[in-house]
Amino acid sequence: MSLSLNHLNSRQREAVLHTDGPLLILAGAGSGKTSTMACRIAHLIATKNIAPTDVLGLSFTNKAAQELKERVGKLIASGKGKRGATRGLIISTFHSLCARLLRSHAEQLGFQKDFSIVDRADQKDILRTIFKHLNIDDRKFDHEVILGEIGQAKSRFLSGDMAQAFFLESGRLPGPYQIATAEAFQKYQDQLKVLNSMDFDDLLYYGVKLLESCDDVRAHYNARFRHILVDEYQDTNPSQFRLLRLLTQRQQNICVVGDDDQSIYSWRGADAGHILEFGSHYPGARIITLDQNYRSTNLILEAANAVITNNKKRHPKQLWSDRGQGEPLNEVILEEDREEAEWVGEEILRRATEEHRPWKDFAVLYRSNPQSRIFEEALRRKKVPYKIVGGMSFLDRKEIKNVLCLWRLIANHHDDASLRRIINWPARGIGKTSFEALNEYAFKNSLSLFSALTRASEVAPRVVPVVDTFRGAILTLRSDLEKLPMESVALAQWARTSLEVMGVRKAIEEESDDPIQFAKKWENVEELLHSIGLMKLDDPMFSEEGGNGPVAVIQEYLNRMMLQAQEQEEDEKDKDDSNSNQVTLLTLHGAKGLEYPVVFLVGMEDGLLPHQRSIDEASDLSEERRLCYVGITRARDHLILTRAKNRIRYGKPVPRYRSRFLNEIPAELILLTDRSFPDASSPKEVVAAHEERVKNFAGSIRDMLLAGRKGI
DNA sequence: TCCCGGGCTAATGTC
DNA sequence: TAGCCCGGGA
Repeated sequence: MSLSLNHLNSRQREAVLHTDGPLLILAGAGSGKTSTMACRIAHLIATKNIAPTDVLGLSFTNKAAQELKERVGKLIASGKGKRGATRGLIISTFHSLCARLLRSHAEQLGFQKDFSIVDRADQKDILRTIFKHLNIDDRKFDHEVILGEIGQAKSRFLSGDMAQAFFLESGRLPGPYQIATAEAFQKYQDQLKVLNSMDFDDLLYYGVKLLESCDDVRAHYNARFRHILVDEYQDTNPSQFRLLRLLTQRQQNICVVGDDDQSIYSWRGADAGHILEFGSHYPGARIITLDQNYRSTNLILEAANAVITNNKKRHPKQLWSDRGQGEPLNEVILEEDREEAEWVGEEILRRATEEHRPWKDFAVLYRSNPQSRIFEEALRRKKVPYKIVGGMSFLDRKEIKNVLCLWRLIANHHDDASLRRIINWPARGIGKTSFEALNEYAFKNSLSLFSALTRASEVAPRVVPVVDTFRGAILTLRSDLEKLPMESVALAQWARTSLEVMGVRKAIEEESDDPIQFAKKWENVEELLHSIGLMKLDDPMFSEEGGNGPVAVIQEYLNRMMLQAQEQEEDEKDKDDSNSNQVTLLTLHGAKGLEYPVVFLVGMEDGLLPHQRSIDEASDLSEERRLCYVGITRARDHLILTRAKNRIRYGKPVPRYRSRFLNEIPAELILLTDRSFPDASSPKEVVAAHEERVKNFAGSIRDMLLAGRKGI
């Protein structure tokens, strides 16, 4: 059975059919990159009879990985008429892949296989402990900056003197930061090891280390992954590059797809050099350029092209489309941020009704996460179903985080970050003083907190009984878990019991102000319990050598939660479709690789896009511009750019100005509506509005005023 | 140890 | 505005 390639253009088809040897696809935004990749994978499996387990697809976000996997599933299902033909196909993020490799080989690196993955908040906890012991006043430092720096060093594979030199490099950071980071770095790494934990950068770092140091492991995966595809290659950092080199040692069937205009992760160490020098890294590589855009109308593309040409360092390319001119872009000015959200909500309702669009046609894109909040509120008020991608809002809730920490501690007793969160949740009378004493003792003796609990009699005799009870309960839950049969019901029941035993209900009651709030929080916890019951226990990865069945299931569950990867049930796709008929709210970074018929690009103001920090630091604005470009090119049919004249910050309105990137779009592409003067009868205001428009904009003033009066 | 209230600070992005 | 930390009092 072969797959139909009729819907592809000649270059795309070439990319699909070129299955042997290295291939670089330079794919402009919306050039059918995902369908080409999906088709390539489907072609390998359905036509060339490559086993799904031999193919590896890598991307940066869960959203993109999921999308690709879905597309492949659909192609194969339609071609072969049978479901499940993609079983064993791995399409994941770099981090998930590494977590998976490490889970089975952790011992080779001096970790236990039940290691925890720590998130940003946990990293900060650990850093705080270290600073305390180094007698560094940690309030003088932004932990975000220091952790960012440590992450950079790790993704560049630096350690020891090299890392020190990197931190102390002049100019990049203020002196005190350089010193603090240099001092903390090794201690931070050592501490993670004591805690049997890895941060996100470690997953890549140790993943590479594993493949470099263990010949048999490397040989195994080299033999297994006979075809590797990488999405958004322009965003790979040195660890990811190194990982790919290791995985393609034996064969060179690597296909990378990327676009230098969409490189938006240089702040976290991505190196566009990887895509530029692909030909020299993989001699004989074929290069195919895709520049026909299938997504957007030409007015949208013109706007995108106009913005991105302002970047100096790039491969010139003009996107074109045969989809016709389309409608002009809309720019809508609102008085305040709240009204911006309100208007967007109403506009979505209006278009959904008048244009008969499903909710999933709409996306609201913003530069930074906190912007999502008012849109969330506005949509909720209007009863428009929505989902927030990324934002971590669910996992960030205290009750959710703590419940996960409870399970993390059961899975890995040395996970201090987790223990710290739940030891006195609910209040057990283990206060600051006792805890600090234990903490001190643990750190001095290179012990985890959990190990230190057995020595409570030496440092905090008063709390010995409670500590013993706590420790006993955790140990009992662990051994109960180990004895569990491999059945979802048993696992779900165990999870529920664990909450009862640890008094989680009481803890949540204590911190709820009223029964309604409590009910909401408990509902979130129920959702966790539900999701744990959905784990597929027949997955071969749970029965592999280690054989600690139910424990492995919990670990994998925690893995997924920490890496934000949702389980995608293949057979539930249709059901899921109706489920996901929702308006999508997400950051520009999160939107990379996705498309929507109607896109609202909100907060188009200097200080938001481009972000204030990139303006202040006088760094070049090209990455912000690429971000804007990514945003514009997400839109298929309608692009609505909104901005507020004032934004409430810390309770006070702050005036805002039109984004400089909007000024780069030719005026004739934009239809302007000023909603900040609903009653434009006062001559003074009309003049003021008029003047602002003239200042911002060289286009036809009369047209704009008319548009402003009429509304859209 | 826990609770309360005042004061301080705050928000770039992802896994 | 809201969430967090700190200090004082019970």
